[in-house]
Amino acid sequence: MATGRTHRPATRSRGIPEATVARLPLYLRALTALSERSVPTVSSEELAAAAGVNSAKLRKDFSYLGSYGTRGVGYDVEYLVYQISRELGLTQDWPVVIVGIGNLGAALANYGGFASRGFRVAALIDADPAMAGKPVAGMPVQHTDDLEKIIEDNGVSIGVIATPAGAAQQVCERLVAAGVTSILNFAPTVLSVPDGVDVRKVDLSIELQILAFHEQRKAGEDLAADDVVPPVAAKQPRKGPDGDVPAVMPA
Amino acid sequence: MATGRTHRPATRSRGIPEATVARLPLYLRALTALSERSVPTVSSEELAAAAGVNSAKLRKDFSYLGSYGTRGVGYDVEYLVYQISRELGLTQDWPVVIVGIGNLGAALANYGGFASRGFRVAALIDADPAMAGKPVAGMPVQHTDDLEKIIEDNGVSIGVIATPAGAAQQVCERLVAAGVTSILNFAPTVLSVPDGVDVRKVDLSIELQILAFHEQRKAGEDLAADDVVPPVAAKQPRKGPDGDVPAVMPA
DNA sequence: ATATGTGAAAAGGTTCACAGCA
DNA sequence: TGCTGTGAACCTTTTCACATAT
Repeated sequence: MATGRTHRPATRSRGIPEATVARLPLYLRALTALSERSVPTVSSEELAAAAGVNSAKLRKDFSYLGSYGTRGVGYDVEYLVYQISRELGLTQDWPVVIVGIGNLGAALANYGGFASRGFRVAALIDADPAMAGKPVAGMPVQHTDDLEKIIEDNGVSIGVIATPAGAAQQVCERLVAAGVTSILNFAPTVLSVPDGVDVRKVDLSIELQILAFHEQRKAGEDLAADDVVPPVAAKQPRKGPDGDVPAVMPA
Repeated sequence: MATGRTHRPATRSRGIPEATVARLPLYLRALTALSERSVPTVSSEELAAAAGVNSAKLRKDFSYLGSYGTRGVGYDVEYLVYQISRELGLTQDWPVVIVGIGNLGAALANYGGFASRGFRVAALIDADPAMAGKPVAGMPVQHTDDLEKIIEDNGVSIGVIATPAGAAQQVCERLVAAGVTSILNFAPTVLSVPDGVDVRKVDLSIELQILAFHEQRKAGEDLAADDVVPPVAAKQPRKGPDGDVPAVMPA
């Protein structure tokens, strides 16, 4: 298979830092809103506020794209929308398949933001024969048997996995074998893929757990904030459990 | 309202780096799988592979929690499960409300991973009166009018927003006013919240756009990989559009 | 006068490589 | 001997502050 030869660190692309790439969609959304309100120009300060970042970061981000602003004035909204869209590859059409049409898959299929910005749902695929032919979001669900044909016929390079965790790796492998090189994974599993395939994951329970961590800290702070405990003692006592321990001990 | 006084950089908590916190759920999932297979101990190498990270990173992450391993042996699975659970605050029960019971909200309500790990769906809330009383995931949907009462009665501190973008900010404000201090936002909007409230967002279209960026790069590479263009010339020409430009120009 | 664009400093995160302990 | 735990080196990202352009 003709995978691109040149191996590059994948965390960095054409000089645009990954952290910047991850924020471009945010800027684009804010700019699109301004564009719809026919706002002609915007300052880094205003746009940053709308995107929820600080202005220095935004300016630095834009500096990687080029000098698209005007000193003393700001940025031309329409022009920036175009430049960011082009940079993100949204001036072309990306056919996408969604595999796994359960509750979540159906929700994704119905999600409007999909179609609007360069993405087109080319097919909905499910392993359940009872689903085949049923319309979801105005589209007939197709059976997994035809996955390879669907990918090839539609030139799909982006796949969305919304199956149960147990099926995800197998679906992933079939997608990749059929030519998909970018995967958005909603299943709570680590997918392993060959080099050259990008995977991004969206994981509800991970997000909740991160929130719980901070939530717990807030609660603990209220109780222990002004205690006599000095910062250093606040560190977890090493090797010794500081409360009841469940069952097993290290050794 | 009694918000914790001490303002800390929020990006760092009790000495555990944010990047580490974000990976703990991953380790926990891998460990839980091992635990279910009754594997007693695991090396950093094995566990790292299961979690999809490298072993040095994993060891460094664990070093922030304490010295929970045994040199020459590895980590005790059950013990680590407990320690990480405790660190993440999963040894306690977190009641959660989901606001916006459309396709996505229903999918979230039905998501099993919710209940399993410390989280409990306390209520489903929707603004549509026609939804009120309807059972979703074995639970009656309640009306937005009762939002404040539901939050208070159940001691909810974590809210999930799955409404349309237009409603999200308003829902957010009501949640926060009622006492919620952590929000998981699925609506494609930037939420503004007071200090002390954590927001995490899950945004399908942002993830897709990031994938499209890399996908575009892959395609471009195949065409231009061995071109005469030196790396420096591959940078975007500044100030000058390098192709057709849509309509407007900066100035 | 005003707001961009960017070097330089600071902070945060990852990887290396090996000392230290079982 | 084998694997953890961790300083030190390295890389990425953020922030600062100001020169530069309109």
